[in-house]
Order: sequence, then structure tokens, then C-alpha cells
Amino acid sequence: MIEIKYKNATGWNEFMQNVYKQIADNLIAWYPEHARDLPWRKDKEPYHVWLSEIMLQQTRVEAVKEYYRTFLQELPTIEALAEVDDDRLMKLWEGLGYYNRARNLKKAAGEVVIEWQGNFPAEYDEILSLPGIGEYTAGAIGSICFDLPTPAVDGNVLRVYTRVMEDPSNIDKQAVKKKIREELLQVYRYGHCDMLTQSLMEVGATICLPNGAPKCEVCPLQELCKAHKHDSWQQYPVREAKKKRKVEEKAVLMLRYEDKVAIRKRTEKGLLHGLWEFPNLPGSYSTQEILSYVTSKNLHPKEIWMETTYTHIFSHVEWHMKAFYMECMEQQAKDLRWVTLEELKQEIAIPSAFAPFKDLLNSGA
DNA sequence: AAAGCGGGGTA
DNA sequence: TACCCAGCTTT
Repeated sequence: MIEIKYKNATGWNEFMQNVYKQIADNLIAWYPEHARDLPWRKDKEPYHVWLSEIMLQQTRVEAVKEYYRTFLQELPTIEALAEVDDDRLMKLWEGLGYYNRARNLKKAAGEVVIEWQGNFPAEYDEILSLPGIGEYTAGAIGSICFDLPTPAVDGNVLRVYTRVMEDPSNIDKQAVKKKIREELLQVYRYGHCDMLTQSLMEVGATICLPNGAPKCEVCPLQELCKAHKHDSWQQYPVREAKKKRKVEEKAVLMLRYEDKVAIRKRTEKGLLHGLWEFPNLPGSYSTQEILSYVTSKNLHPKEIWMETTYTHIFSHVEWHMKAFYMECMEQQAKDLRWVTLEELKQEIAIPSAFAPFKDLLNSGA
């Protein structure tokens, strides 16, 4: 990039306008040859793009692919989504995380059917009004499906932008995202809004990597990237410091009765709410204490035949769990549901935190 | 503005 | 181990 001093704001504005024009030109020339072949890029059907964007929130492409395929196979239309049973919905989302995304998806589907007569809204503010859709997702759907000049500013785009511009702003600040979205309008003014959104994210995901050195030698924005010019990519983007996690101890009860195992539904609020789990207690206990507890629930346990531990790490909390496997001679405890391993597999949504204990059941327990 | 919300890949 | 990922909603 040529460094030129300008005597007035008009000169500077013209200079920046050329930079934005070049970004747009380079991205549009680059994208068709370098775009990954992803399942949700086969068409611009709003339902497909919407579903993919929701699944991709804070979630990697590779993790989403199979869920996306299965979900659409079972719920091929917005109408089908609007009517799906909640337990079935959670089963389709099982293991993907951030389960409110799925609940909001169904809620929004209902709004599309009722308030929009089944036609996905085509204006930014209308899209933004749907549950689970924020400024990023509304911008992505708007630009990809309807060619609206609505920049989609996600983690990829923030990384690419702050490096190209050597922008030291803290990207966790709301105002900074807003500023960058407005700056990008200068790129989107040249049209091809669909490709601009896709290509900015594609550069972030495949070239200007979130971890490790960027592949500047093959980057379409290399010639105008300040961080490349100064080899300063490691300084961008600037983010908020992370908070440390708290640790919680849990005792997990793996109760068998004949060919069934005990599960219960989590409460309707908080972490993993509404999903199923194996009954568990907060805290740390001895084998004897666990036996006494289960006995007090009139479950008549035989001996505990296996104990195993597992640590599950969430973003904000860590569960240190110890599971106790035992056979019971009764199954009368309130709040417990007894299901076969087949039902567990086909119908019950269990969060990944408990999956290792479930897997041990399947492998011959 | 800050906190809560999942799970997994990567260096 | 720490960081990040095609973020949104609630407090």
C-alpha cells in the first residue's frame, strides 16, 4: 500500500474508498475458485441458510455438517420444524450444544408460518426480529439469500478486518462491532453481497486462521493488509481477558433395573435445561454414603460393581464427576424414568457431559 | 456492560 | 492448558 499524506478529508476519503473497492474486487475475483463445497451452499433457500447459520454459531463447520444433514432430512420444511415435538427437537440437537438455539429455531419457525404466511421475511429488520437471530445472523441471511448490503460480522470477519486495517480496538465491545459493520458498508456498496459475506468468512476460516500463522502467501487481501506489511498479525484482534472457570463435584448414579436404566429430566432453567440426565448429587461421597442414599430412596441396591470418574469442561464451569454403577431390585422412586438402552439411543437427548457413562452402559454394562 | 450458555479442535 | 469457533439472550 502506498503511503500518501492528504491535506484534507476529501482526499483521505477517496483514498479509503479505493481501499474498500480493492477489497471488494479482490474478494469477488478470489471466491469462486476457492470456496469450500459446503452442504448449505448448494442453494440460497432461506430455511437452509438460516438453519446453517444457527448451527454454526460458536460451532465449527466440521461439527455441523452431519447435524445439518440429519436435521433437514427429518424436518425438510419450516412447517415441519414449527410442529416438531420438543423431545425430538432436542434429540436432533443432542451433542451440538447451546440448546436454546434449537428452541428459538422452532419458535421462529412458528412465527414465519403464522406471521409471514410461511414466507421467510426478506428485510433486515424483519429477519432480525425473529428469536435467536441477532445482528450477525440477520446480516448473513440478508446478504446471502436476498443480496442485501448487510455485512455479517462474525469472529472471522473481525479477525480479518482488524488485521487488514491494524485496528487495535477491542472486538468484544459492542460499539466496535457496530463500527466495523458500518465500515464494511463501503465494501458492500459494490454489490455481490452474497459473495462478500461468504468470502470474508472464507478468508477468515481458511487463510487468516484463528490459531496459528495466517497463510498470507495465498491471501487475496495480502497487498492491502497492514498486518502483513508489518508482520504484526499476532497483535490482532485485541480481545477481553477471559474469566476462569469454577469447579463442581458431582456423584452420578447409574442405576439399573432389569434391562432399564434410570434417567431424569433436568429443571426448566439454567444449564442444559430440559434435557435428560442420569440422576446425580452435588458434592463428593464415599461408596457407603452412596449406598445409604440409594437405599433411603427405597431402590434396594445390590452392591456397587463399578466406579468411574470423568471431567467435563464447559465454557464457564467444570464438572468433576464420579459415577457409581449398581443394580437395583426396585424401581419406585419419584422423578425417575426407567428406559431401555434402545430408547436411550433413539429418543432421549443426553448432554455430552454424561455421554461417557452412557457409552459404558452400551459396552456391556 | 456483563454473565450465562456446550462442546470440541488446535497449538 | 488456554484459546477460539459463521453469537444470542437475559440480567
